[in-house]
Amino acid sequence: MSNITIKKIAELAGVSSATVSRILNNTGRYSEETKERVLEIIRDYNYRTNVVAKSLRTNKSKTIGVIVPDITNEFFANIVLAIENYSVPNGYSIFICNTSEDHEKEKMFVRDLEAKGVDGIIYLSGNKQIPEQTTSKHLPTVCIDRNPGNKEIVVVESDNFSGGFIATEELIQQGCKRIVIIKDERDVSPMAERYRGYREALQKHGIPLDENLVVNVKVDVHEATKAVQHLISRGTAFDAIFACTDWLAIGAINALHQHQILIPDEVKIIGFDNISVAQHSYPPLTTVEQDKTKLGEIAAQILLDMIDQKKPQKQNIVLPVSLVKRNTTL
Amino acid sequence: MSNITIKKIAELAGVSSATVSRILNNTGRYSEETKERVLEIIRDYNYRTNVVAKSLRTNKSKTIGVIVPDITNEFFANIVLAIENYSVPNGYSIFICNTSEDHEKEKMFVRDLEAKGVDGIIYLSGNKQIPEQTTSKHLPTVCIDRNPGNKEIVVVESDNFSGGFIATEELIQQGCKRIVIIKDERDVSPMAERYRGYREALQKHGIPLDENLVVNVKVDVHEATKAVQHLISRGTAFDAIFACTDWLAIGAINALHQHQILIPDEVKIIGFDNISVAQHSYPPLTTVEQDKTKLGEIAAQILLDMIDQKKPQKQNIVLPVSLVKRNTTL
DNA sequence: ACTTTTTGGGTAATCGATTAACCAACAAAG
DNA sequence: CTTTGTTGGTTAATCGATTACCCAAAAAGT
Repeated sequence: MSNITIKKIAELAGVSSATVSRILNNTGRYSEETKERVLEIIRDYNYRTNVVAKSLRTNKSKTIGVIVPDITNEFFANIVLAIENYSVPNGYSIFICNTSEDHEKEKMFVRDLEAKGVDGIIYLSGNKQIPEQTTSKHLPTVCIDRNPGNKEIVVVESDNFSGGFIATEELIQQGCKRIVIIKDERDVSPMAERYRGYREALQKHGIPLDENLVVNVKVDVHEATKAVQHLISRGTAFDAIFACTDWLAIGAINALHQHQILIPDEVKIIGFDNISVAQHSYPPLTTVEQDKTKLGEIAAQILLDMIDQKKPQKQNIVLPVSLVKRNTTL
Repeated sequence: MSNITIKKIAELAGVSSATVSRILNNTGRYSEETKERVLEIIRDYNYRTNVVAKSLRTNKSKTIGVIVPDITNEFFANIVLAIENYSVPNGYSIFICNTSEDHEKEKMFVRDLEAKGVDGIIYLSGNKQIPEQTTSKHLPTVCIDRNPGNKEIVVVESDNFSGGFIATEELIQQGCKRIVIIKDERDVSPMAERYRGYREALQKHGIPLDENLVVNVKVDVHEATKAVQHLISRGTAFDAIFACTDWLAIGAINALHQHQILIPDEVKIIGFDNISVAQHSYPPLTTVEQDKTKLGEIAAQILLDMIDQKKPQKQNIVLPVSLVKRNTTL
């Protein structure tokens, strides 16, 4: 049951393995005649080229690594899917690396990927800074949704600032004056930008920033619930919540339900991401839509281009966001 | 910037590459002395073994492929995560293959994986029958949550029959008599078993099966919504819904909300899977919990054992399920 | 008719590891 | 003093491709 090698095919066709290789790769010269003969034998014997051997020789594995904080989060899963949908038709396979936001794991994965000979890496890192040990010096790398501040790395991200701005402005226009923002306690770039958008919108409409209304949490539904409960029990007045993540919004909604606070009558809510929970929560959540498919697709496209050295695509990409209105606002 | 090879390390240490290899793999004989020397040089030069070359020689890639219908579905994502969490510490990387339930894609992935030299495959296939072209003849394979009826393949699954049974019985015990079941129109094994559990529970309690109450849909939230709307507009009376998936349950809830039908007062609902939407829907969804982590973990464990030929683990695994009561029932 | 070019394809080195086969040196045993 | 074993290695083949270099035969040019 030993596998059919290129050498055996060559033998069967009465040519050298070099010729077979040339035919398979459309390189070098050969007659149409031998090509047909060889291809037929290849079909007959169901020959498949051994990608491992090919990789060793060519130093290209047609494989990329995707490093992701939490594949279980629909937002990331959507991006991974988009990356896959672009990469697979182009002949690439993808290694999935789930870091659970663990820096050590992340470093380990990078070394692993490097050792396994991937051609490039896409980061959806939870880290502010991409670790020095990153493969970036050796391998093409692109970051999604996280700006590591490293000039060398191409970044694809949503226009988080605008997202924060339009969400906040929408709430203001609906008459809200005391708008809570719930955001990641870590100072990662997307959150920082959304927060900036929030502040700018307040300022534009002459609403002073109230520090009591900005709550920092670990990004997790229950943390959001607790935070809002705390806000309520502390007696802090508010008439709207801008949650920097749909899941945080869901957590907030839970807390409001518990206190019988009516949404959107008493408190309006806007989330961020537009993942499917937003659509099916109660009430359905108004949220800022990120184009997850495009995020992944473009990142993959750029990476593959870098790998093929088509063009030194160095400029960063910022994708527009949009507000999708549902029932947690008017 | 050429990479450091084992040969260079050997040269630097004044030994042959064979010795270095033996030291790295803890095989054969060498003195403690040379070991120290070699290891130091390896550290100094930050040598990493070229896994591709190793794979070529040993015909083991320390890589497995996971074929999944939809990584975007939290249920599958949870399983993938569990597989990863077991595999990575054991030195394996995982290729993710998203089929979108497409049979052709599935076949293609199998060929791809085979060509890339994976050591084994885990299927979370949407297919009833695993395609003949599967790698199963050549590669260790295990199936999760889908029984392909192929005796050769190890299957890890939940006790779907019991799940269907306890869900239905719970509804009956809460006084429901006209229980709708919403299930996959395709006759895949987990659904068939849940349906069997449903029927058995009805029978046990002397409730006749009403064909009007069994609705088959494409597994999708909106399909469930439409189906329930249709049921209502058709005037079919019912006092409970057993949805074979949490997402289907969410869809059903949406339809009930639209018709101002009170949950659980007028209609009780139980879902299946216990993914996070179930926890955060309104009302929070009573559902049958599948142990997604264990599902993935055990599958990975069995696969790796098969790869290492530790034991010809041929028996199938059926994991228990449990009812988690929330607010769509009493 | 003789040179030059093109066509078709072979030879063998190479990628970076692993490993079977072999061997020198020294120790222990008889 | 020879035999046998053990220790600590070395050499070279091998895994399955790709590819630089070479070459014979045919075609084209002059």
